[in-house]
Amino acid sequence: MTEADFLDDYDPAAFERPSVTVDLVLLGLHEGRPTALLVKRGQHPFAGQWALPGGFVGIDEGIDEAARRILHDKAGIRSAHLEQLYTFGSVKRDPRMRIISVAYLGLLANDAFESALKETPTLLPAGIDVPWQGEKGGPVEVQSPGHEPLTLAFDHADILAMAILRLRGKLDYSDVGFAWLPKHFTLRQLQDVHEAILGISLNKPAFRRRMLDKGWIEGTGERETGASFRPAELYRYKPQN
Amino acid sequence: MTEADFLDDYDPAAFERPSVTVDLVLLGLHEGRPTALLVKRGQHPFAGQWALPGGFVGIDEGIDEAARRILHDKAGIRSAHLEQLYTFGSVKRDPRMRIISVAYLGLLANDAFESALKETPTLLPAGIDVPWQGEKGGPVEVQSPGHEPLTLAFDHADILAMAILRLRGKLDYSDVGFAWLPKHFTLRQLQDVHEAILGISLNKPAFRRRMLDKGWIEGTGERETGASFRPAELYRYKPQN
DNA sequence: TAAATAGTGTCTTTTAGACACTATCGC
DNA sequence: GCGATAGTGTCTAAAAGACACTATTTA
Repeated sequence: MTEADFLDDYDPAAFERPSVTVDLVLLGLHEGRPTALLVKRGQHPFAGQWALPGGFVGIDEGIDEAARRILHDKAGIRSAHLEQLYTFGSVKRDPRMRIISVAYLGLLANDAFESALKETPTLLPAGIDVPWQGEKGGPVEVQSPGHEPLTLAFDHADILAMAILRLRGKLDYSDVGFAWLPKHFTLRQLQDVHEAILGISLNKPAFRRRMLDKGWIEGTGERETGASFRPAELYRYKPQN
Repeated sequence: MTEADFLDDYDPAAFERPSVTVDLVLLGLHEGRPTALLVKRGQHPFAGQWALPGGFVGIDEGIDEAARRILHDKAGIRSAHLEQLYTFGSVKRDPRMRIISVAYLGLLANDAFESALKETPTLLPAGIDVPWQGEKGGPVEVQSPGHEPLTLAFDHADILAMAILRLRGKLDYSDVGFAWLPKHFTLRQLQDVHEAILGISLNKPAFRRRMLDKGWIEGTGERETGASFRPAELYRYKPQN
C-alpha cells in the first residue's frame, strides 16, 4: 500500500470537507391538489425566492435524525412519513460554498399539514401542477396560493420534480398512498389521493377491485358521517400482508 | 431573523463537517449469476474483510464525478451504467469518524467486468445469491469464487442488498436490463439476465412478447455465430421510445 | 436424420377499463 | 320521491402464463 493510499484511507483531515445539509420536500393534499410547504429566503443568494426547508446535518447526528429534527424545527411537525429521496451534490449548486444536500420526501396527513400552516405562518403552501405526460412525468409547475407561478431557489425545482416522480412511482406498490389520509378513510378519498398524485382520473370499479384485492385495507364496519347523501364505508390501512 | 438563524444559514464553519465518501456496488453477470467486485481491506477496522470500492469526494468535485473517478481508479473502468443508489449516514457506521457515504450502483457489461478482473487482480468477484422471496427481496448472501460465504465490512452488506433490490425494481420499466449485454444480443441472453436478477425462471413466449411489445429493442437482421444449433437473431437496444 | 435450441400459435387465466345498474343516505 | 353519491354486475379488451408445436441450424 502506498502512502497515498494510506492517507486516502486514514487521514480525512487531508481533505477539505463539504458541508452536508438536509432539504425536505413536505407534501400534503391541499385544496384538492399536491402542495409543498416552502420557506422564503431572506438573504442572498436567491433572496426573496421560495425554497425547501432545510438545515445542516450535525456531526453527531444521523441524516435521518437530522431530517426529523428539521421537520420539527422548521414546520413544527413531529411525525410524518419521511423517506430519503436523493442526494444532490453538484459543485456549483450553492454559489457560496460546497454543499451536498440529502433530500427527503415527507408526506403530511391533512391535519399535520394544516396545523403546520397555522403554527408556522411563514410557510407557503405552494400548489404543484402535475401534468400527466406519460408515466415518466415532466417538469412540474409550482404555484403560489393565488396560482401565480413560482421560481424556486437553488436546484430545489429539480428536487421537487424528483419527489413527485418518486411518489408516482411508488403509488401502487407501496403504502405512500395512505400517508395523506386519516386513520379511517373512504375508498373515494383514497381514489382522490391517487388521482391527485397521478394527475389523471381513474375508473371507479377497477380502482376499488384493485385496492381490495391487494389486501392492504380492511373495512371498519363504520360509515362516514356528515354527508348529505349515502355515507361511504370507512376503511383502515392494514400494514402487513 | 434571529442571530442563530443567521448563523445556521451563513456560517458553515460553525459546524464540524462530516467526511463524504462514495461507495460503488459494481455488478456484472459472472458465471451465470449476479456478481459484485470487492476489495480487501488491509487495515483496521474490518482488516482482512471484503468491502465495496470507494473513496472520498473532493471539495471541487461533484458526487457523480467522484463516482466516475473512483470507478476508474479502483477498477480501471471508464464507462459503465452508473446511478446513485442511496446515502448512508448513520453516526456509527464507521467506527473511526463520521463518514456519510453516497452509494452508487454500477452495472458492468461482460467485457468491462472481465477486463477489470484481469487488470486489477486484487478485485474479488463475489457471487450474490438472489433468493426470490416475493417481490420485496430479502437478505442477500455474498459468496467467494469458491462459494464460501463472505462477511462484508461496515454496512456494505446493506448497501449491496439495496442495490439488488433497486436492480429488480427497475428491471421492467427501465433499461437496466441491457447494461450487462453487449451491443447486439439474443432474446435468450436478455431473458437470462432477467432471470439472474429476479432469481426465478420466466416463461419464454411471454417474455419475448413483452420485450418486443415494449418497443425497446429491434432486430438487426443478423444472427449469432458459433452455436452448434439454430442461431438466434441478434437484437439491439433502441434508446428512445 | 438426430440433437439442440429458436421461435410461434393458441388456449386459458388474470387483470383492467367501460358503463350501466342498484343501494342508501339526507332532505 | 328527489338528488346525490356509494357500491356492484357484467361485458369487453388487453396482458400474462402454459404448453405444445414448427423451424432452422450443425454434426
